[in-house]
Amino acid sequence: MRHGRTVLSSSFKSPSVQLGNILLLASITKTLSESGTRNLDPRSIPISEPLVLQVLAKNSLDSSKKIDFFRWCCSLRPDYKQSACTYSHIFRTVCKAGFLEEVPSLLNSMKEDQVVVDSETFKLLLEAFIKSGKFDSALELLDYMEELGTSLNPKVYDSVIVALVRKNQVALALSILLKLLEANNVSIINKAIDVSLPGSFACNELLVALRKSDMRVEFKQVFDALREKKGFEFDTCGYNICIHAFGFWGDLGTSLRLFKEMKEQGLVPDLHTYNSLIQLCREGHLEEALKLVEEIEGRGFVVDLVTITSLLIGFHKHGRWDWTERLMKHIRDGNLVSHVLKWKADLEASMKSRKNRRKDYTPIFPSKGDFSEIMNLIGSTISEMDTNLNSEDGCVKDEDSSMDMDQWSLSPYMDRLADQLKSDCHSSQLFSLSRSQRVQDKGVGSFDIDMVNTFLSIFLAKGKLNLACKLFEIFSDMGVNPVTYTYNSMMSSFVKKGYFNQAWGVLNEMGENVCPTDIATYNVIIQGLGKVGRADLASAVLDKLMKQGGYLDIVMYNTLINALGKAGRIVEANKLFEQMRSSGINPDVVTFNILIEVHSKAGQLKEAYNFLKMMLDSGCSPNHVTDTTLDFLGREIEKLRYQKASIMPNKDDS
DNA sequence: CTAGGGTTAG
Repeated sequence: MRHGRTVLSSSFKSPSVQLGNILLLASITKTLSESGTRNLDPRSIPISEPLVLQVLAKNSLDSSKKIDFFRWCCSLRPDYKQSACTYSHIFRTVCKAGFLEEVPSLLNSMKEDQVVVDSETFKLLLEAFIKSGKFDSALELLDYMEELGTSLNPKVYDSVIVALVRKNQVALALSILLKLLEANNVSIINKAIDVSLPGSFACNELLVALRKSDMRVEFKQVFDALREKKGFEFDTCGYNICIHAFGFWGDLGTSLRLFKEMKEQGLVPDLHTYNSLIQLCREGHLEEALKLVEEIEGRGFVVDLVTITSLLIGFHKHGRWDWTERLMKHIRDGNLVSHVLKWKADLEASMKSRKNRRKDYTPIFPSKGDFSEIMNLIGSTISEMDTNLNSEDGCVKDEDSSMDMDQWSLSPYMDRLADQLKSDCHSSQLFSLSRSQRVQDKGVGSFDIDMVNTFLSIFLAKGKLNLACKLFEIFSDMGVNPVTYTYNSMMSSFVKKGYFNQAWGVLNEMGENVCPTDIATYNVIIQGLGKVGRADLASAVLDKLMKQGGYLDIVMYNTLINALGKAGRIVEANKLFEQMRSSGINPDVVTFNILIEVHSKAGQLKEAYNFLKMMLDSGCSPNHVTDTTLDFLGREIEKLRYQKASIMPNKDDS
C-alpha cells in the first residue's frame, strides 16, 4: 500500500507510515536492548522527534538504555536537537528509574539545545530530589530555574515546600518561603507569591510543621511575613492552625484575636476552631472554655470526643473534677445533657450497689483507697435513676416520655444486668462477653462510651490502674456493648494484674466488634501493655487491628514502638520502625526519642547513636526529651568507655 | 492533600 495519500493530521498517520514506524521502532528497540547504542547507525536511522519519543515510551526498554539512546541522539548535534517535549520525557524516565545523577548533564544539554521543559517536569525533578534526600540538588535546581527566568508555574514552589515539610526539612522549607516572601524585586518570585499564596496549602503545611517542631520564633516569623504580604488572607484552615498554635504556646490573647478576626473576615469557625480554642482551659481558663462550649452549641455544632477530651484533660490537670458537672449543664439541653446526666446517675447507682455485691474483686483491686476519687469524678448529686426495662431482644425501649431517650440510654441494660448479676454465681468471672454481646450494637461511637473511654484513658495514662479497672468493671456490668478500645482497656487491666487468660479471651472475642473510628483511643492500651512489659499482647492487638482494616498513624506507631521497645523486643520495634517508614510516615522527634532511649537502655549504644544521627540527618530537631535521653546515652557510653577503653562506638563525630 | 484531643524522658 504505497499510494502517497496526504496525511491530514499528524496524529493520524497512513497505515504504511505507521507500519514503517512500527518496524523501525521495533528494530531500534531490539538493537538497543541487545547491544545498546553501539550498533546504531545514524545514517540509516531517520531520527525524528516522534521516533525518539516512541523509543522513550517503550515499556520493554529499561531506563538505562533509554538514557543511552537519548545521549546518543544528543551526540548527533547540531544535526539533531532535542525538543522540550523529549527532554520532558527523558527527565521523567530518569525520575522514575531513580537515575537522578543523570540530571545535571541532561540539564546542560538542554541548555545547549536552548529549550526549557515545562513546570510540571521541573516539579517532578524537584520532588524526586527531595524524596531521595538530595536537598542540595533540589536547591541547585531551584536556582537554575530562576536563572532560566522562564515563566514557571508558581505551584512549583508550593509543591517544593510541601515536599520538604514532609521530609522533615522544615528549616529548608522555611527558608524558601521566607525568600519568596522577601524577594520583592524578583519578578518570577513575586508571580509565584501572588498566585500561589492566598489560601495556600503549602503555607498551612509549613505552619503546621513549625508548630509541631516547636519552632515558635520561626512560626511567628512566617505568620508576620504572611500578614504583611498584601493580598494574603488565611483560609479557615490557616486560621485554625494559627489559633491552635498560639494557644498551644500559651499566647491566648493572639488566639482570641485571630478568632475574632476570622469571624470579621466572614469565615465561619468550625469545630476545629473551637476545639483548638478550648485547649486554653489547659492553662486554667476553665470558665472561658465552658463559654466556648456554649457558643459551640449555640451555633448548632455538636461537641465531639475531642472537645470532651480537651476539657476533661484540662479539668484533670487542675484537679477540678467538679467541673464536669458544670460542663454537662452547658451541653445543649435535649440532646446530650440528659443522656450525660443519665449516664452519670446510672454510674453512681451502679457503684453504690457494687459495694454490696462482689467481694472477690479485692485481689484485682488491692487498693480501694481511691474509691472516693471516682465519686468526685462523677459528682456528688445522686439523681434517681431511670428504671426503664428493656425488651428481651436487646432493643432499647423507652418509656420515659419526658426525656427523648434513644439508644444511648444505659439504664435499661443496667437494670437487667443487675438482676443477672444477682443470680450470677460466677462472680469470679470478671466480665462476660456473651452478656455484652447480647446488647445490641447501637452504642458504638455514642457519647456515653466515649465518655467512659475518656475517663479510662486518663486513669490509665496517669497510672491509676485500679481506678480504671474499677470504672471498667462497673461499665461492663452495665452491659454497654464495648468498642475495641474498651476491650483493650479491659485487657490492659487484666494484663497488669496478671490475668492473661482473660486478656486473651478479650483478644479473641474482639473480632468484628472492632470500632476503627477513633485511632487515638487505641493508644492508651498499647502504652499500658508496654509499661508492664507485655508487648506480645500489644502485637496481638496490632495484628487484629490491621486485620480489621485499621490503619496506623504516627502517634500509634510511636506508641507501639515504645511498647515493644520497653518490653525489650528491640527487633520488633525496629521492624515496626521500618514498616512505618515504608508506609510513608515520616518519623518525628518522638519516634527518634523512643528509639534512642530503647536502644540505649538495651545496651545497644551504637544503634542508639545511629538513631540520633538519623534524626539529625533527617532534619528533625531534638527537643527537651531528647536531651534527657541523651544524658542517659552519654553516661552509658562513658561507662562503656571506662570498661573498654579500646573498643568504642563511633561516638565522637558530633 | 493541610487544622483540634490521644504518643516519648526525669
